[in-house]
Amino acid sequence: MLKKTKTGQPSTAEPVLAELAQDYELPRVILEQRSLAKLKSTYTDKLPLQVNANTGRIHSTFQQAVAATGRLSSTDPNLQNIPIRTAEGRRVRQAFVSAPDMLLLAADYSQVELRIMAHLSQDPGLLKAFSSAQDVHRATAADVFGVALDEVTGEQRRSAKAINFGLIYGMSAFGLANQIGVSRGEAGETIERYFEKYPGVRTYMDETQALADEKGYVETLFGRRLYLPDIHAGNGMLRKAAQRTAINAPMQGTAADIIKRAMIDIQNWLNEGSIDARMLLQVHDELVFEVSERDLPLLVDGVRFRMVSAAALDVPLVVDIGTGKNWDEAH
DNA sequence: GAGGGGAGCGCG
DNA sequence: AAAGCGCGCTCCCCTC
Repeated sequence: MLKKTKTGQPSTAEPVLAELAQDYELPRVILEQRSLAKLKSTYTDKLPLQVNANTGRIHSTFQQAVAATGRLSSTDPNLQNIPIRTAEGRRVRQAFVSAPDMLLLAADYSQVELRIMAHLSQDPGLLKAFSSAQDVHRATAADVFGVALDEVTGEQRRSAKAINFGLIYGMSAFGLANQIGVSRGEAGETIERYFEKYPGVRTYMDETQALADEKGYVETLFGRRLYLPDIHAGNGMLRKAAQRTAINAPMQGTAADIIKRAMIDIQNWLNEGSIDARMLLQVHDELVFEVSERDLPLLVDGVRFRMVSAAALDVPLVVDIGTGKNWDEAH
């Protein structure tokens, strides 16, 4: 079946061509050309032109009042979408390097939105999955498919991961089926088993919807609101989109609140002046620093402590830290 | 030549 | 008919 865009043209979007590429040469070549053209036009050609003549560095601008959920956004250039997922793309990331005798440090929150869902829903099974497992997707798979942690197959883990992410976004059985390549019926059954295992999550979703319906807004753990004017729309498509936003915004927004609190705490600490380090970037669940080799151990400990202490949830906050001479190495 | 919208795609 | 949240940038086409 030929996929169409909303204006009626046949879609040549990446997922459509990726499927066609399994059987045909041409879509494969088109996708390869597109991805390389994207890297060249957006990053390789442009970033060198943005280097400031005085500092020799690229200076992005962070917008604080743009994203509806309370995230920051980055422009001129956007440094929150530097490639990382492919080997070719990572070569762009490798071009971001520290000064001589300095290192880059990247500190990432691990699964922060899912941890927030566990806290907000207070579901006992999900809380336990986080307190007991290194790998929450594996733990979810063991629960949903009724097997031991070390018996989880790769496919079961992939399915569980798709569910965990899908829930955060308000995904339907149809969306999950597309994502993991099973029938809509099978996807529906998998979701059903999930909610049997984690009933508190379903209750939380239902209560969030009801609250959005009643008050016309949802809010983060810290009380910042997102109003949803379309929550009562007559147009079902608009209404359903608003309902998905109602599900997602408290989790994405709470994550944004938490990292902002951490950033303020860390900057106040750095301002004391005892550590040779600077906070350079924020990428939603990640902070990037430049630090002298001498002060690296101090920065690792201080950043991790302040990030995990930025909110007291009923699951631990976990931060992964990497370092290197370039931004790719630091991951 | 400027500005807007659609399509597509980079990231979390 | 659509079906998964939040962004910003490039290319292309169109209008003024």
